[in-house]
Amino acid sequence: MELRVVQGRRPVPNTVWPFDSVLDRNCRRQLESLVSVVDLAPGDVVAREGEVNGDFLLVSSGLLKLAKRLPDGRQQIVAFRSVGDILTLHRRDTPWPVTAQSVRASKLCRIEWEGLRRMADANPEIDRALLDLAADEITGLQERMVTLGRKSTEEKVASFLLEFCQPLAVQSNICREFALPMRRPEIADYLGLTTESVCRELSRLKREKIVAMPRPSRVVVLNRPALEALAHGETNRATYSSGSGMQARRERERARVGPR
Amino acid sequence: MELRVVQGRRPVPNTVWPFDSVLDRNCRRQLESLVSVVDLAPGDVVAREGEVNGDFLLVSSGLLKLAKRLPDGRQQIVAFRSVGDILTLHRRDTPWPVTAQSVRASKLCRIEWEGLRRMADANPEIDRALLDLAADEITGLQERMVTLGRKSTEEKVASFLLEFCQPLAVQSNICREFALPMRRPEIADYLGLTTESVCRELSRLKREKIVAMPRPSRVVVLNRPALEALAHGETNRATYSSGSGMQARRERERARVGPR
DNA sequence: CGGTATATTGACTTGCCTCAACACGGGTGG
DNA sequence: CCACCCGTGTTGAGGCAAGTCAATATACCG
Repeated sequence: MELRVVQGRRPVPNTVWPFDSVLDRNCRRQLESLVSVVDLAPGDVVAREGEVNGDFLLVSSGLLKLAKRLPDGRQQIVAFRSVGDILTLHRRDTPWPVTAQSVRASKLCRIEWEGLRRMADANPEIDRALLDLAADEITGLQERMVTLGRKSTEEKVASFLLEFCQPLAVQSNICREFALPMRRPEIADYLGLTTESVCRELSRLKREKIVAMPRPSRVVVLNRPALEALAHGETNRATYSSGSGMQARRERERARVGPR
Repeated sequence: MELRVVQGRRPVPNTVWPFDSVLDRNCRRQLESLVSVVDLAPGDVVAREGEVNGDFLLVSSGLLKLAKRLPDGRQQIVAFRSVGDILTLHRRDTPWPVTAQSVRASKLCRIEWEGLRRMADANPEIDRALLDLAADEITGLQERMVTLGRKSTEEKVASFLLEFCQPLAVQSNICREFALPMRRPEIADYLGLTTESVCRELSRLKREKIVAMPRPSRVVVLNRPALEALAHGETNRATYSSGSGMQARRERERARVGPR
């Protein structure tokens, strides 16, 4: 219940900083001296939607979720964050747009914005790196909008599995088996579905031998091409044949203004 | 059908640049010398999802939409862009994540990334301004995710009306009446709905005297509080009374890690 | 003043949600 | 080592919001 803030001396974990590639050894040292480490237990809230808090936070281990709530309790999980991810980017003088909550035991690195700002003024690469991170974030969110707005339950779940298949794939490059670090309700809130719909869809994927799940939190991808076809909305569901259903509206499109 | 690229000399429109506040007169001049103007007719495509094109584009008039498509033609409109907006931010070496298409006659300002990069190296305020813009973009997209993932049709439409009520409100500060610059199918693709659902909801809002629409593209807000209540999901629909329906799942939440 | 594009409405269908029962698993104490 | 319990996940039955298909009305434009 109380807050466990560990002032960071050396134990700054050997996290992969997003700046690692652009900063020299000296700057890294300097940066690390500004860092304090925060320990989080599952369920801990780091920052709440609407509150103003000008720190820069980086995930060093564990898993966090960023969520927005409606007054009646419905929630949308905007993103999950794990090792090496920046918690959020928003204007410093502006309230947090989302609530950040720890899904399981996690560690954060915290830097006061002032300190980071001072360093960035001396090392313009930092701002450039941040800009690239922001760009990636935007691209990712745009991708997710298609999922939320236009995909069916099965397409959403397939997309989800593929999304969380990748990161852990780094170890075994074929990546057939991996762990889901979150529970069913969180998957549902991430995809704009209910827990039950997620379950049903997972069961169907099992039944159709596209994945196997030796236990609820463990996924084995058996037929990746099929999963990808589903995720990208390739309408292979034999349900509707050609022109009807989920209309493939084709628009007149006038010209293409070439590059240059 | 052919592309109309007007090499910009002086006629660079007196657009409000996002950098206006941070650059001195001299730098502005320099920036403007790098700009060329692109004219767009309704339906023109500026850049297509997946294609690589390293220019920096700024809307100087008109209205554009940024959309992503699924292979069967379903599309999600990720954002609309109008005067003063940057078209998109994404890593320069990376393919466009969305297709940008002109909704009606528009003008763009184009700067080659190389030129902008060079200027930004000399004027770090530029990168900082871009970072702020990116942050705003992220915050906006997060807000839209709630709309797409967790709101009902009526809540989506109400949110939409309020969103497009603001920008044009600058003129009359009470902003009761405004024009919708896009058509029904575009509203639908923006909200993850069908044209028909959008229509039906607008009709309902008219019937309940929350808005009036003297003609399809013109909206008069009659009861703003009611519209806001709907938009923010205040569940005033007398449909379900207390605990049931669209469950207000309440989670145990452990601690709040304070600022500092 | 027609004629076409767009918007609206209606009747019907369906995908996803709701409510509720049931299964599983892993920790605990008898 | 087994019986019980509680949290989580899964499955089933039924309802409703939003989608589909199709007809009609309205706006826009020459």
